[in-house]
Amino acid sequence: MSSDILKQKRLRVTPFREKVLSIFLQSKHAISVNDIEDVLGEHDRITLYRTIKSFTKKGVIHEIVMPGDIRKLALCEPLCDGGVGHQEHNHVHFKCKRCDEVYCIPLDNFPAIAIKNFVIDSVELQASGTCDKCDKLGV
Amino acid sequence: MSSDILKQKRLRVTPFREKVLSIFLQSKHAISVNDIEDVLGEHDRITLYRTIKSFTKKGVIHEIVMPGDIRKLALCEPLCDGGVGHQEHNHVHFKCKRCDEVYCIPLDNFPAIAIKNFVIDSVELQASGTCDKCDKLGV
DNA sequence: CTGTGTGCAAAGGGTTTGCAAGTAC
DNA sequence: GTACTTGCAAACCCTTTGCACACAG
Repeated sequence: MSSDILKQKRLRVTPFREKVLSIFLQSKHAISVNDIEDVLGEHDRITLYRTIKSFTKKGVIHEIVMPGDIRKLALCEPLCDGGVGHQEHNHVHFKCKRCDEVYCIPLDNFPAIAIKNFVIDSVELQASGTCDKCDKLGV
Repeated sequence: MSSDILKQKRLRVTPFREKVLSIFLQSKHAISVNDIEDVLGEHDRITLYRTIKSFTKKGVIHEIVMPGDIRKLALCEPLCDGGVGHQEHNHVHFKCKRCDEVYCIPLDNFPAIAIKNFVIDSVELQASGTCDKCDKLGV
């Protein structure tokens, strides 16, 4: 239930926020601002930007950036407490080169990295290749 | 020598390009468009954007994007042949949380990743933490 | 000489800010 | 009732496009 999530993250429950959150809940992959706008139909863009910012700050969603001007948004894990760079939840951001979709994929054996002279707090993995769907289609 | 690099990458050698390239050669870490502009002093921004685009296309430099509107540029390996997402050279992009600098760090034991139902072509690693300099300063 | 790079002016597009009215709690 | 959210207008800033001139090869 979208209103429960908002309450849990200490965000006021409004019709607009519930609508935006439900779009995230229904999506199997990361989505762009444009994707959201398409689903919303008639709406105020400024409010949408502010909603996204609130969601990001409170850890409802996280931002995914990839080379090639790719900027997507995806739900966080329920326990996430927000903040920039907080999406280091031991999951991989996978971008399919064929359909251009971005998926958040949990990874059990998250690799441990060590670099000389650098103290590492968190690691993020970005992969690209072909997703199941496109691979089967043989596009 | 910057003109040699340009020739090798099949780019025409012009004073502006040599100047921009020398800025990259002198930097120990990834730099932003703004960083370049500060060093350049009086210049035409449009030409700079086009120069960056040419450099990126020909594999002289690569783009690094990270959450939080971080967009930096850094030199490629000499053998790089360019293209979007071509920066997967088994190196890590490390961002220091204190000084906000981004470093490209080669990694010998680049972790191998496998995901069920996804064919992985390339993997990019982004890490954040504290760099040597900031750690020693104890900031 | 020919194709590429440069510099200026102008436009484009996504995102942010300010403020008044509306709404959640 | 109070603080937060919304919606509109306008501004902002980075980046791109078009075109004429200059220059590298």
